[in-house]
Amino acid sequence: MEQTARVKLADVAARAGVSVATVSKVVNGRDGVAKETFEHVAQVIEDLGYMGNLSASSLRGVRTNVLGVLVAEFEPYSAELLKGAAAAARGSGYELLAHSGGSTDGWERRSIARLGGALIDGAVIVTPTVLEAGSVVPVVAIDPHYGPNRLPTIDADSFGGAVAATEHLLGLGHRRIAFLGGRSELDSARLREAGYRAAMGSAGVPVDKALVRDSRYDPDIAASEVRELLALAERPTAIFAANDVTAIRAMEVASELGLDVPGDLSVIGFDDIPEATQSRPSLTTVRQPLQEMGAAAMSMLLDLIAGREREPHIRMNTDLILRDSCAPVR
Amino acid sequence: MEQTARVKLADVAARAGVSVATVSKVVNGRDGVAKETFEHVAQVIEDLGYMGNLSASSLRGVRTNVLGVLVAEFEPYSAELLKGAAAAARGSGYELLAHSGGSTDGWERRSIARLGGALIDGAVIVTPTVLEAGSVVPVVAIDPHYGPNRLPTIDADSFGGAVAATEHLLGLGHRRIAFLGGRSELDSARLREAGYRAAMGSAGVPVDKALVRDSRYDPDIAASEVRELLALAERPTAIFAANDVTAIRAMEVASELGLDVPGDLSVIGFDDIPEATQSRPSLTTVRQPLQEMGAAAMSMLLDLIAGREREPHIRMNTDLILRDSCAPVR
DNA sequence: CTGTTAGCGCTTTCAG
DNA sequence: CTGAAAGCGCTAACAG
Repeated sequence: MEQTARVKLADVAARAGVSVATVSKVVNGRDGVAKETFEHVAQVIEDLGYMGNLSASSLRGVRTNVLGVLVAEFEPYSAELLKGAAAAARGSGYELLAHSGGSTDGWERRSIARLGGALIDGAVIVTPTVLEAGSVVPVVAIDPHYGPNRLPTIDADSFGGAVAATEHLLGLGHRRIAFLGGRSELDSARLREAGYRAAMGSAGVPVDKALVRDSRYDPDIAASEVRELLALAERPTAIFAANDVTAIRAMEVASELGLDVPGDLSVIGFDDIPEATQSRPSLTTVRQPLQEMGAAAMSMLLDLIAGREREPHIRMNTDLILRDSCAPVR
Repeated sequence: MEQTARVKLADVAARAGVSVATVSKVVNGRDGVAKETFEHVAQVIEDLGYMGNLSASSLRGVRTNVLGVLVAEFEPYSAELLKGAAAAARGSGYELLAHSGGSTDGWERRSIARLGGALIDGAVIVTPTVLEAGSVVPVVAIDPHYGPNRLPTIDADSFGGAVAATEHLLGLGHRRIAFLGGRSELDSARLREAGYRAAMGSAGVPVDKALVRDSRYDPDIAASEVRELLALAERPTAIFAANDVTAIRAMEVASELGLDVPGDLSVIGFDDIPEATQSRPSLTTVRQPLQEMGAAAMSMLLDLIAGREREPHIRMNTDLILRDSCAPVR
């Protein structure tokens, strides 16, 4: 059970009877090494099981052949994006490093700074809000906040999706429809609220201020907001939540309160994460093609790095997916 | 669109009029710095938006407060584990770095070597086959190959699950039940085959060698094996696949061949990845509690790092989840 | 073709 | 309390 010491370049050099520089050249396939030496060193590398140290070589400032996927947390939404990004990276010759910086403010800057100038050659960043163009490495953003300096971006049609969701509820006869908003720093979240308001407006249904809440996409905040909503004298008959995690949490709260979903309360979400099919009842939601979005972002990043020109913004369509969490108002 | 140069320790030092050593102490909260200096430097750090460079500090050989989750690929199975691991790490003060080393042989050694001695303080490794205890940092394995030097391990009851799956098919009247195996280097894969054989044996149904195939958990290999199986003169009426991805692929192949699932062919999988509920028909499968397994592994790793004693092996239960991909033989 | 050398950004003795 | 200096493992000039 010996602590296997890491074998380093110097160990290989010593064993092979050459200098570290030569070993480095062999490792990196640089030329300027005699065929014989090359083969001998390669053999020693094999024997010793030498593997480069990422930190060291990245510090020296060379390409690492590693791409980053930077997220605040590994939750269902980002996990789907990650699957898609990984699929797109497969066969590209790049390894993937996914980093969760924690949900503290400014995690995206922190992540990119800590990994950027060194560890990774480029990154896909999920829902960044404080990041501007001009960072150290090429970056593609998924569902960011739009600043004046837009990053290359992938997002989905949040407005259209929200309109569709709201119209669906309206079509079921609902009038007291609550909106459980997301993080207002994100354009997508604002567009979902805008879509909700637009659809309500078109239907001539006034929006009751008391029914518009904010969850910051946090299930716990969502739970307490929903508890308040459902305690209202005139409580909503439907809730449109700006993402699935909070929608699912809303259904749980309703159940705890003895309300039947969808009998007493219809709930509709946004995203279509895998959990939406597994909840009880299964969640009617607006689908974003998350895996495809992740793949599109990665492929855009690959193009950027290779210097290929690309349309800097791709917007994906959203679809209303009908499941079991909505019913006609009664 | 200026390329924002990375601000480094030296920049802060220059701006604050102190030495890099002092800044380093402030950054790391070491003491031996006058309160006034500390505050001044802290202010400059804030102003400049300084963020440490992971590579550099890790290279110097200190704790990074980063934990790794090492996988071959980010596919549905590992993504679920990752979600669970992330949930368990939340609030622990550690950041997470998930690395996909690519499916080349020995990826786990490569990953651990490249990140291990430096970037990360510990790791959860998913389905490692060549890794032994005694690596540079604490490691917990999920579903590994058991060697004599067992790593601390999380796995699920593959044998029991396989027995349940096979008995289910037997109970539906199937006799020609094919087994689509996984990677035989993994104990779990071998145990699934053993469970299949045991259940067949108990039922007195001989196992036809032609019906036992190997997919290495690769959907493409699975597809071609299934095509062969279904071309057999006496083709199987049911397939038990050792994981869900290959089971889903098997259903697709059957459809392409004009066979109805479950009418003409019953299919049962293993894992219960989210995709199992989304396939058509939805997949009957043996559920492993993947997110819980990821969480258990992470919590074990945290304990290991903190020096807390732990049972070195946790085995989770599996459950048969009935969906729509199996029917009585006709 | 091969080896020597100078750092990459950071932390940590060890003097001042 | 503060700073100068040594090095972590590696790569890239530059000499030999």
